[in-house]
Amino acid sequence: MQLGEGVEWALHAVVVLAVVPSDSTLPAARLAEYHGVPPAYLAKHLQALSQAGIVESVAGRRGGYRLARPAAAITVLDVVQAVEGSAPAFRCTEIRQRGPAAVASREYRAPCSITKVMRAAEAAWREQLASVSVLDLVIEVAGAASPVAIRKSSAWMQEVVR
Amino acid sequence: MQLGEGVEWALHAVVVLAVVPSDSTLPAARLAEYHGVPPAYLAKHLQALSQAGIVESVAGRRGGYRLARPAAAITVLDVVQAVEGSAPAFRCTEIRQRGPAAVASREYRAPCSITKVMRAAEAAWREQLASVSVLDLVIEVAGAASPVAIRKSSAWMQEVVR
DNA sequence: GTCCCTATACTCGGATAGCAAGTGTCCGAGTATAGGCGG
DNA sequence: CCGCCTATACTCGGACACTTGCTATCCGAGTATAGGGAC
Repeated sequence: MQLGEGVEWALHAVVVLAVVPSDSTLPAARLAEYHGVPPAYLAKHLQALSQAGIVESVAGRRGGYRLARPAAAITVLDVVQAVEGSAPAFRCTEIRQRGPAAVASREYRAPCSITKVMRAAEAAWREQLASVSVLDLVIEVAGAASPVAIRKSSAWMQEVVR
Repeated sequence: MQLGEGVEWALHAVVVLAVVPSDSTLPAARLAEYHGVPPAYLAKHLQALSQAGIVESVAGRRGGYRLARPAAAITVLDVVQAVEGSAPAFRCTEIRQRGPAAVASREYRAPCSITKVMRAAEAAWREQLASVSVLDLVIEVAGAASPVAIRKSSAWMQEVVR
């Protein structure tokens, strides 16, 4: 099992967007530059966030991205599912209904026990991610970062935000 | 994110092996036949289980696979990690240390907050899977299956177990 | 009748192709801006 | 001086190649067995 690299980028991008004034925008190219990642590919993931209603895009000369909702109303799970999809990681193909020991389909009314366990684990995973908002992340990041790093980031943001 | 199909097969296979008498073995081909899956491919995943010490292989004329430990001492997490690997699903590439706002590496002593959240969620996932043993699965499956299905499976097993 | 030897058939194990999804990139459609022009 | 119009430059959005890892398969190495032969 492996999450796409875009998940990491999207989470960092959302944290940065959370500190952008709500009446301004930040172009995808600036976000990519800030994180040192390929601009075109990050744009692809930002599209996913846009379609999920997490960020909103502003077109035109002074366009860019901004959060569509307050940071406190966006969970980490929202971001992860927007990029990675919301399909379960465990795929049950009902192999218990195949092979020589299979019986009529109507006999399998109870859900597959194995699937139940896997689904429960995924639910716990999602619950953890849903318990943390983007605002929580911003507070956490700001608290853990060194003063010099915060100063440098602020200076950069003053530079690019319009 | 998506788990490999082999995880499902391995879990079902382990459940079947759990009801095989401990002095007998079940060849991979029979397991594949029971579940209606490609024999060669299932064998590949059984190798992974073997290397992880979950099942043990017996070579030769009357060889096959059997559990290497009591079913109660094997967790679902053991099986999943044996097949899928134990690497974290979320990959942190430390992109916070890149780009124009980066500072000296020694300033990033605190772990990445985003990574912490993702790791915590994965820990919850693993905890759930570790709380269920293969024996639990067997009991659950046996309790949920219809009587006719159990009879048919037992008959098949009497046939193939040697 | 018993023991040993050999040939056999069956098992696992790793090395080998094919394919789908993630990765990475590009160019076109659309829009707010900025400057110039006319009134 | 003010308002309008047009050209521009910049933005997002979706369509297009490429690489990695999952899917699927095969054949070779090794071993316990079963049968036959010798004692």
